[in-house]
Amino acid sequence: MREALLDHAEALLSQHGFHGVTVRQVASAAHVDPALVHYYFDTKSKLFDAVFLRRAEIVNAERIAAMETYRQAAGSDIQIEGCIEAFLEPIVRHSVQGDVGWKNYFRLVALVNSSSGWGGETMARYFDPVIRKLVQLLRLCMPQASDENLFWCYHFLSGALTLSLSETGRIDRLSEGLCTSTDHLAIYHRLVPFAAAGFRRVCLHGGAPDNAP
Amino acid sequence: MREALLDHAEALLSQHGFHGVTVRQVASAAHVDPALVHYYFDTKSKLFDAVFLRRAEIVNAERIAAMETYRQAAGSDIQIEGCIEAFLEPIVRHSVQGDVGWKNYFRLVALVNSSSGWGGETMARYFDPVIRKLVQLLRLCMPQASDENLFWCYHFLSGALTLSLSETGRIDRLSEGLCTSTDHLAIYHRLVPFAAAGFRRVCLHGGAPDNAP
DNA sequence: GTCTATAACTGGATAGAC
DNA sequence: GTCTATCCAGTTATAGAC
Repeated sequence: MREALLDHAEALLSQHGFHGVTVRQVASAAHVDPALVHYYFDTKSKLFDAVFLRRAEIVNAERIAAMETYRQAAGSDIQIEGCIEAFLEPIVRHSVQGDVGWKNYFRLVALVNSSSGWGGETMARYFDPVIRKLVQLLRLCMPQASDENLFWCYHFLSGALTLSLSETGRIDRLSEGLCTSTDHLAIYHRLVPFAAAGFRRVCLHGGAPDNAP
Repeated sequence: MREALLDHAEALLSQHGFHGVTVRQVASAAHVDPALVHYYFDTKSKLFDAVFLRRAEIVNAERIAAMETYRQAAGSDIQIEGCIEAFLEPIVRHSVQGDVGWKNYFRLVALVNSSSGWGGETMARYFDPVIRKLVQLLRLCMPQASDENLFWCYHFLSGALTLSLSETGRIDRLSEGLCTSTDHLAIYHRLVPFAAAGFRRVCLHGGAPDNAP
């Protein structure tokens, strides 16, 4: 029952945000009484935290493991592409497997990530350790890079990723059906080289074009 | 009065989203009666639309003009960097001038852009013409590029841009003060080369690394 | 654990005085 | 144009029966 409530809360919150969903709606979606929500989670706010935490722990562990595995496999030949792949792979895998729960969760993360009020703090609380690990790994293949450039480039990657995960249907309309918001494999195969090229350009060549004289 | 209401609504909506702000809060912030909000804008929903539309018209016209100017100045030597610069310049200019109204507005746009429910439709309604113009311009310097790749790369640029505009304070914390969310000039000087390199890699080299054999 | 009932409050919206 | 007063639907949350 607790899990079912989390599932429905996750789906609704990811579409309408914290203030756009009522406890009654969550209860109704799970076909239970609203009072049960308070029984299990006390307050609406704690329900939100529970939703956010549940999958964060799982995906964070997977990402840490994927990056560690790559670091050891690559030895001294660490590539930017490999770091970003390891960072993204667990997310994409869950999405591509078609698990609707995971898709809802990633939409929620995307929404929180661009909420200026409490978004920054919430994201930091749950995800900063993983990101520090990525930056640390990227420093290994770009020892010349300044921390400032590394953090900004990560920031751009984060924005590109979270917009993709939010599946707003925007690109579908824009491309008149040529691209599909939910096609996370298409995203993965383009975002890795896109971001890697961006990192390389900004962090290694100081912003000068690759084809500069 | 109408303008004052729009200003306060803009500030509040950009921080808490549509459902996180009440008509009463907007009225209170502007030191007027709640009934006045309904007098001027009829419904809360129409107030939101008015906020969104007000600056969209201005910035869209500026972006169209900037891209047209660049196209004519560049002649047959159109560069990816130049296209992206023209696309971003009006936004960055308003932000850098320190106008708090514009900053609030861009935060609101960022929030809407990653709202899965109505976000996609709302953004499309207001901003698609400008984006089509950018893609059209980019096609001129990358005639080999597939539309699919062009749209996906724009999508990544859009995500990186809107996360930056949302000023969540996330990068400040992450970088321990080295980078500042509100430093839109730092963003501009890095996002242009970052995105240009990404476009070049994905659209021209099909995802293969620049340093590939 | 689950539900009924209800408290205590806040939301958007409107009618009508001035 | 602006404010008072108010309607009423909907909100979180709780006390207590079963």
